[in-house]
Amino acid sequence: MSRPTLQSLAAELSLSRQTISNALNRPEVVRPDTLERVLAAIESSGYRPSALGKALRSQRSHTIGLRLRPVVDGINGAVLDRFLHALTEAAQAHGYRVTLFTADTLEEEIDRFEDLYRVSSIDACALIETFVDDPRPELLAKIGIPTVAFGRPWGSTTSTHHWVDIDGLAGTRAAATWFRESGHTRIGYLGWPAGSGLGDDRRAGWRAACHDLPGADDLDLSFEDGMAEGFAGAGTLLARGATAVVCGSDSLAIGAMSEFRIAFPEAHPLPVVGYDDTPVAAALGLSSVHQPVEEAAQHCVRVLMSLLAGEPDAQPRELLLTPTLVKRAFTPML
Amino acid sequence: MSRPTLQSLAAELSLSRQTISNALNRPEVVRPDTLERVLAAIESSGYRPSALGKALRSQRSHTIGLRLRPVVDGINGAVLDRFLHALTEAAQAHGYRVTLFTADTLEEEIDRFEDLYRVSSIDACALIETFVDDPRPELLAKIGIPTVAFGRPWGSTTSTHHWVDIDGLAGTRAAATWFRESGHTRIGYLGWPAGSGLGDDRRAGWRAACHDLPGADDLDLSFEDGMAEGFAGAGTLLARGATAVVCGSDSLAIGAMSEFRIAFPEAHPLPVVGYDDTPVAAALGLSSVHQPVEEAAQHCVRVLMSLLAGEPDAQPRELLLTPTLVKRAFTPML
DNA sequence: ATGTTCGATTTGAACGATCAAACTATCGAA
DNA sequence: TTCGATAGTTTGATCGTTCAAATCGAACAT
Repeated sequence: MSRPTLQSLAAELSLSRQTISNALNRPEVVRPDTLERVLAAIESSGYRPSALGKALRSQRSHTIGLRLRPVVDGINGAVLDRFLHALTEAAQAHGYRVTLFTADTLEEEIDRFEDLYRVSSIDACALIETFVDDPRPELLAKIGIPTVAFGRPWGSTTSTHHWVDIDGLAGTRAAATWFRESGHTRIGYLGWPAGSGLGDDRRAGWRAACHDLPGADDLDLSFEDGMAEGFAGAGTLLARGATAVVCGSDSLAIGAMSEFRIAFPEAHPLPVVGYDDTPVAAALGLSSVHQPVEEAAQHCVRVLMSLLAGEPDAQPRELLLTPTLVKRAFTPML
Repeated sequence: MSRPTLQSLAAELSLSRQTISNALNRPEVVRPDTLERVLAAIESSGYRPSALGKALRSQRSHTIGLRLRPVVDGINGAVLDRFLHALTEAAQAHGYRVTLFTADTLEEEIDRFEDLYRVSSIDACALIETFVDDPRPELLAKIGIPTVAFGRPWGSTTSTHHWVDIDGLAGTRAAATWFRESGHTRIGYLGWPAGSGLGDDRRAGWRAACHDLPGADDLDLSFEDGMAEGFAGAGTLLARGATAVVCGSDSLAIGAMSEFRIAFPEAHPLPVVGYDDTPVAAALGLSSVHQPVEEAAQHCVRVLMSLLAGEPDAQPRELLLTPTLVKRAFTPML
């Protein structure tokens, strides 16, 4: 009644463990008629080789660890949601699984990673939400855990770990350029306060496209993330004569949108662009910068696979993907 | 250089594996001075018992499997996000981990669960998003996998599996009752079309509180989920004289909110209640029904632990938790 | 007839842990 | 002195797999 094993199958067929094992892993060394007999028995018994046995023998748990962040924001959380899904899917395609854990602090996260690794529960780990001078990649490297980060090393870190990121600068630059090409000359920016890496990068994209426009500096505003903040910021921008606005997040953009729609009721699409292309943005008809998160996740898995195969240079250490601008017709609703 | 094992530690101390093992698991059978010596060695070597070795021996992977749904909606997805986090945390407290997988179809989900279980990758599974006549609990029970569902068995199923759910009826009833007590007599309902279990339950709560009000039936509208739909629905309700509205989701409520705010600019809080208490609702100052998701997740883990301990009746087979109504002052923004 | 070679299969050992049983001193009682 | 009980420790077997080496039988060459 209990699940069949190599041993039990072997006994049933009057063969040895190894022959059964070979039938699955190296069929060419097994005599054809034996092979057929074995495969038939495997089929009918529903035998599946134990992942635990394999793991113990190979010292590979085929598992990638990931710290699940506490839920902060339902809007921007959607990107990490997509990443988690894509990572799971990509890992699955390589016979790997994603295991989650939670941690309250950074130290605890590292400890937990180390512990999971040391007890052979995970083979590798994925980092998300990297920040300025993030010490984690280096700490994990010191421990010796194969690691990949979704998010580049912001700040002055001179680390050499593997990472994938999405070129935020290119995204906001594309948005601002779109507005310029449409004839706008007063294009505002609404983003997070300086110092966040991610936010600075996005702001730099707008600046790259607009720095030569007269009075551009007056149209660069910083706010914490949130719809209310976007609403307020848009008000200021409109008062200063802005006719379009690029935002560092969809939250800000949604807020800005409701101000702009009053100022430019006829505009289609509305001269507001968000960032992340969240489902809410799509629902509201907000143009937004779409991040190729699935590609990023796939690359993360590729990197980890090559690290685990002992070929750290099989994949580029750094990969910067380009986002795309999704132009939407505003859905007149709010 | 490689990680220490019972064997290597034993050799180093001129003791046997078992004594090291006993020092950790049954310290009372080890002579005090030996114990001290062993613990010191464990400490200094940084030995951690291999989860793989333990798992193979005990035939327990200490892992709970969960299918990660494709991201559908950034707003309502937040509830499942919270659940995932809470489940991971609760499992962690019991020495268990949560492993994810993806599947495109229902059949694939079951197959994947079965496979993971058969290869000993998971000990148990958690189901989310149960639907009318959901066959999964029964199928998994037939396979013999310890299972708990977050979501009751909707429809005519007479299943006897373990589940936890949140009393949607109580939530919307509380919302509608709140309006009645505030003097409203024309309270509308905006929810999903009949047939979704979850949606029907929530609608029933409003009905329970309002069925005796004249003309209540005219104020009961069905829409697919979405902000635009909520906006449209609210328009109809206002035209029919509604002065307050209970919604089956925050998406609908956000849409409804922007209509109601024009009709009742002075109302504080705004006479709109959403469902799920998502971060967006909180940011907008939308009153909403808060689900005790963390408690639900904790109960899920408790159930699985008792199932794995062979005590299926240690926990109630069915648990219905009561949500709470969060009353918010509307943030005048949109 | 004897040794060589090769294909097919089996055996032993290992991965790292724990249960169960066996062993070895040490002590007290007969 | 001898036996039994007891505390402390060791050995063997097991969980399910795979690598490496050994074995077996048959075909072939000398």
